[in-house]
Amino acid sequence: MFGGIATICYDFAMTTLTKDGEKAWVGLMLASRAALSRVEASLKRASLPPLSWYDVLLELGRAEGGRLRHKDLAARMLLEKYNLTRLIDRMAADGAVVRVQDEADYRGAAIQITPEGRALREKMWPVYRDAVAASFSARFTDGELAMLAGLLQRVRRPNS
Amino acid sequence: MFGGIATICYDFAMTTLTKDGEKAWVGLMLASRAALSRVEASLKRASLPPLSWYDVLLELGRAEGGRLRHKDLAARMLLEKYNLTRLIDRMAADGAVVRVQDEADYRGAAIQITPEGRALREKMWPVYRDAVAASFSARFTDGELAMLAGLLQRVRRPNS
DNA sequence: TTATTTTTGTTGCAATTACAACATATCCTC
DNA sequence: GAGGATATGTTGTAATTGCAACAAAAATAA
Repeated sequence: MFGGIATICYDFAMTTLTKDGEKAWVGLMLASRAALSRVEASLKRASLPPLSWYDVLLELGRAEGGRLRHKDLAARMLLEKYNLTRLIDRMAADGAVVRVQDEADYRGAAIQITPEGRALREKMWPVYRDAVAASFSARFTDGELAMLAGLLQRVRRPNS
Repeated sequence: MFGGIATICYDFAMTTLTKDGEKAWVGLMLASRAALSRVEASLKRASLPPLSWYDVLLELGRAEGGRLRHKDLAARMLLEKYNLTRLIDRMAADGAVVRVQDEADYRGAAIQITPEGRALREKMWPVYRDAVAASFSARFTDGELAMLAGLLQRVRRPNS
């Protein structure tokens, strides 16, 4: 009985987009586009590789042994597999990462950060940090940032 | 005196990225990527054009006379001018918009939505609406959406 | 007026991203 | 363990995006 009513309400909510919902959506799209383009521009001005390189280096640097399987890295970055393949191609050509055989699963190589990759990340960090601060985080209080982080995290998970 | 102190504090804030600041930043990047890819996938499943078409049709439809100057449209969408040129090329080839001479300024044509463009927007609307709801707005309360809209708007303006 | 600078928009070309098809390895069922 | 299904990655090709150079109109200055 209540199950039926709840389902009806849920379905109704799923297909309704309120004014605030649309404003928040547009806000998300424009905010991410604006901030991303400014941060990318900062990196470029400093003759550094794009943000996606930083993301890869950060995830690998944090991971056990400085390496991750292709699919795990793709999942953390929410990147399509074929795009990651080519991103890793470029980074490997630069020496920032290497592909290494995963002894436990011969389907694909794991990706390993190199000492050069770690050095690159450290070189990128201050530029990245200042750019994110100027383009994004300096516009909020700590409380607002914590709230944003909490709210935005909900968008990550796949549709039910 | 106070001016000096204020400036120092401000500069300090500008170049600091707290843990919450970084979490919120990563949240913004991943949230927009996840939601955008799901909404694009929905449009594609329905054999409809990409989200950027909807944005153009919406802005033009709202504008006085259904037309906007290239630069004004680019500014509202936070799109680079050369990307807009080619987006409009594609939409004009499809008949959704036309370029019309702006009598007041012969440098560039304004862009005008056509009746076909309005019809296309109406056809896209329910798919767009449901996709945004399922991928984004249904995960929040109305109050949260209003708060998100307000906060995210701050990211839009250029760095000072 | 004429020259110079700024604004607005397009285009050639290179880099990146998207999609579909493919290849190979692992898993699962019988 | 044989056969089919699933998981993991790569690659060919097309579409899109980014960048720098260019073209033309308008604004500004001399």
